[in-house]
Amino acid sequence: MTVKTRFAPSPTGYLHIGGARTALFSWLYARRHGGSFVLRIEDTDQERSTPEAINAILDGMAWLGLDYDEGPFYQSQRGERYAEVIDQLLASGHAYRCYCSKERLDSLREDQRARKQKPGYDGRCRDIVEPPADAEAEPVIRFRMPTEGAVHIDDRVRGHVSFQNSELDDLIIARADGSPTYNLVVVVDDMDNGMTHVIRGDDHLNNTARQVNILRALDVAPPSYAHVPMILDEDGRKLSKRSGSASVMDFRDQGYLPEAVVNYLVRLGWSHGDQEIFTPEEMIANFDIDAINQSASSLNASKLAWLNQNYMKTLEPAYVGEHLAWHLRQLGVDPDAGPSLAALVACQAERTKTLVEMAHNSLFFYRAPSEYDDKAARKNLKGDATQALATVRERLSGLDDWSVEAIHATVQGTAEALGLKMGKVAQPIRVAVSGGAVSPPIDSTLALLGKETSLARIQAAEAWIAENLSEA
RNA sequence: GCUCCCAUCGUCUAGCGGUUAGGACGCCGCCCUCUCAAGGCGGAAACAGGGGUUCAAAUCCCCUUGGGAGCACCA
Repeated sequence: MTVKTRFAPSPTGYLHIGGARTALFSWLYARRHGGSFVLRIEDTDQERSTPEAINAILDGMAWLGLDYDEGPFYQSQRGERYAEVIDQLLASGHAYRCYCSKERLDSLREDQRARKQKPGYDGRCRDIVEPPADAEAEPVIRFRMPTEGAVHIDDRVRGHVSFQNSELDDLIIARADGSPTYNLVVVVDDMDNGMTHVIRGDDHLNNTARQVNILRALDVAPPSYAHVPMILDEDGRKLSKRSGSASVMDFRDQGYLPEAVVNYLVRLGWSHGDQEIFTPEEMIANFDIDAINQSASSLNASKLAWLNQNYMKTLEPAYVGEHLAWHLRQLGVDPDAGPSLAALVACQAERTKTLVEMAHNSLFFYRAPSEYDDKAARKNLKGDATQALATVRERLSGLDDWSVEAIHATVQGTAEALGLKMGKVAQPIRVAVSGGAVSPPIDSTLALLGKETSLARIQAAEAWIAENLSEA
């Protein structure tokens, strides 16, 4: 049997990070077994399903690089099929019309809670033949849940889980307006699409028994289920949109590479021995549902950051440069008006954790510092730096070969000639060209900056020193 | 309240009856060094508690505690 998995998000306006991991697991499992991965949009709730909300899901998937073999399918377009199944269930006696009003249902639940019982439908319309005389509204349709026996599920990550049917009430499968509800729709779609493996969040574990019973009524064998645990935030709490990292796009905005996010996600709840870094091929080759953890896991930003830096260092610099360009534009910088992005990435990657940080720390390559960092200037742009700056500038200006090696030799030669330590020459230059005390190695920095710009900024620093001395 | 699920360093995890309880992130120290990093080396850090089963339990069973999910004409 060919493996078929699906990811079935409801369009909430963004791709949730937990959903993204579920999608990744499903995708990996399908890829691993040469199967098919399906994307299905659960948009039966008309009000929430806007085109924007749907696009947010699609964009998130694309950003992560999760492609699908079939779909996207939209449940909103399958109304006829659902109606057909509902009729079938009605005809076979597995479903019935319920005329109870919402008011009655609400007070029923209230009473049950007051009596410390589990709220649920009491089955009043379960066996009636004719609509009650006092029926006010259009009826809903309920599934006739078995009252005896149990449902046993062999969950691929939870193991054996069972539910007594007596715990299950008769759920509504069609609203008064005839539209189908979630539990019915999921069952029909998974059945029609021929899903072999349903990998989903464990918030659905409780629904599974109901769905299996519906499948039984339809005389269809249930798929293999795998309920993966939730992802919690750094404090071990439920992820909320307000935490700023519930959406995968939040991670993009925070400067993470999709490769890092994917690698981070795959190791959250899944492991393969001690391996931390996985290429996509390695993930596919080694992914296994049986190695998924049973307990919830918390997001940890510093580990993600470490992975991100790892990918910034090891991925093709030109590729990372494309992502950096996006962030530079966010800062109002034209990425084409500076050094080669690949070269920039090559020397910034090992000193920044995120693309946002990289972009910020690279701003001086695009515009001269508007002012010097106070502390850095006080320490390095003092009177005694004038000679060092003037000397290197003069020597650098004579350089025909503006290469890292030549610049390095020149700066070092200047230090030696002046009897100074390397730092006494390099640091003033660094502050002069970058405005602060931190930058890539001074030779690389100047090489990236270009000869003209470098010399001009050094000269400007000399002038600044002279001005500050005269004022003092 | 009822039903279901979960529990190893701060975090992600390895472990699937016998280990000095391993790795990774982070943290601390040392080395390297023109800054910041990166890198190398070293270190601190965990089996929630209590009962069983067994020659032997982090591993199996039960209870407690603590988390989480579900109980909609939402998905």
